[in-house]
Amino acid sequence: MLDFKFVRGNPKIVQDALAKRGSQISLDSFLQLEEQRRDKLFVVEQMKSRRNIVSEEIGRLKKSGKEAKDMVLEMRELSNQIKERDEEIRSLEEQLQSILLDIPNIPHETVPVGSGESDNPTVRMWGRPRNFDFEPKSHWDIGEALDILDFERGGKVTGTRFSFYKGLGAHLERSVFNFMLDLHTTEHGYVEIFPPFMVNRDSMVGTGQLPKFAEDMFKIEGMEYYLIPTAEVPVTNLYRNEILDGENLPIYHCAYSACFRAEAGAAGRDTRGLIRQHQFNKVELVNFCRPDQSYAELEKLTGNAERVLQLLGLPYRVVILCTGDLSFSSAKTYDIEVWLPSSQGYREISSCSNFEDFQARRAGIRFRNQKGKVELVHTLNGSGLAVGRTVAAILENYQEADGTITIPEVLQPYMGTDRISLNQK
RNA sequence: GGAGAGAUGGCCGAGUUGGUCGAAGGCGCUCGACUCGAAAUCGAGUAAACCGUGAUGAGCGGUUUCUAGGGUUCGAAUCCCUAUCUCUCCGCCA
Repeated sequence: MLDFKFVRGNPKIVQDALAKRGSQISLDSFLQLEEQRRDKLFVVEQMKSRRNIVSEEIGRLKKSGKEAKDMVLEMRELSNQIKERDEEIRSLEEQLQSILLDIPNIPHETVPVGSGESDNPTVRMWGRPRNFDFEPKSHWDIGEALDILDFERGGKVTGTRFSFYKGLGAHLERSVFNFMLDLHTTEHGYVEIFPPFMVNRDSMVGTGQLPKFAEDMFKIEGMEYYLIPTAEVPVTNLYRNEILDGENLPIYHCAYSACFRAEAGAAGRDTRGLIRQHQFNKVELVNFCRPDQSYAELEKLTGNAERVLQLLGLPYRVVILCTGDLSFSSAKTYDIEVWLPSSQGYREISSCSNFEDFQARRAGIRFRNQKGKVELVHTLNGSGLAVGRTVAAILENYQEADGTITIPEVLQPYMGTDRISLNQK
């Protein structure tokens, strides 16, 4: 959410910035409603001030045994008027709030202007795709051939976009996220969180999933609980409506969670394999910091996510999302894309964003600065990494001509083996 | 799921015959005194949001907030209703 006063004072800047994203938003009605609100608020506050004064006077009179009938009658009338006006103001505020909640964040000045994915510049590349002396198979073919992934039964037991991992496949999945958590907690200084996988509505609004993107979420029937689409939601909301001590910033949290996404707009895309499931595992990195730190922290956080791929020996590239591809809440985002041999292309495996104060304002996450003043924190997060996609990348990049999978060295202690082959326990 | 108790400021904790209560007291924190310095002691200060004024600063004036939302009343932390959460006992369960 953008700042009320900033939007009010700088409608032109806001509109121009949003146009770069491809959002045509008119602020006229917002500005009108806001002016009405302030006028009414001013009047009603004066009325309340009078009511307070007179009510006090009535109390004093009654105490000294005198009557105050006229005053009581006058105040009864005044109170009714106040009630009406409060109601009007409340309605105006609701309208303003709902407009503001639907306005995306303003892109940072370093974000390149562009209209979509094809305009995202590559920032850097790491590793070199391997040359196969055989035709590399897709991870779903590998997984089924080795009997470690079962998509068909996933469909039977639950439905499309659900799957089973089996044997060393299941073991590989948990090895991967344990490795990630260990790396981030021991080498990168993150404090691990194990969050609830369901959150209430306020939390979803706090990080920006609601109200705008309700159709992407799974909601529990009959309750205001939602399955989390990412650990970002519970972990960022950990400090919702709190004032943190500025001395403790930045706060670094990492969290494993299952993630649930309805994938409403993705019909027909990535229907095979682990790339786009309704339920997947992810290790998330979350950072709360002072405004002056956040862009340096974004670089650091992105580097922490990259480190996972480097240690796994998986080639990747980092792109910066242009204004047209930037997500709703983000001011600046780097995507990390891993090399997938079966599609001869790079595929998103992490998205690292600085939200500046956009989420903090929605969620009321603040800190006390050195002068003792309260300020909004900046929030950042990034995948560190998406586990299913990492497994897919390992299967594809480390497949051998004989159909087995070599386990990357850093995972061997977790796996207890250096290879996955058919019928291996 | 059944029965009961409770939710007050950064924390603990008064306040429940409605009135001057943003709220006693303690702790914590900040500043000052004492001290070579520290501890102890003493003194002062110590919530947030919004509106107006002002430079979107300081200050000043106002409004709101005692879990949240409604209600009663001239006036509610105090009375009523609802929700949420916490605790105790019983039941159930991993």
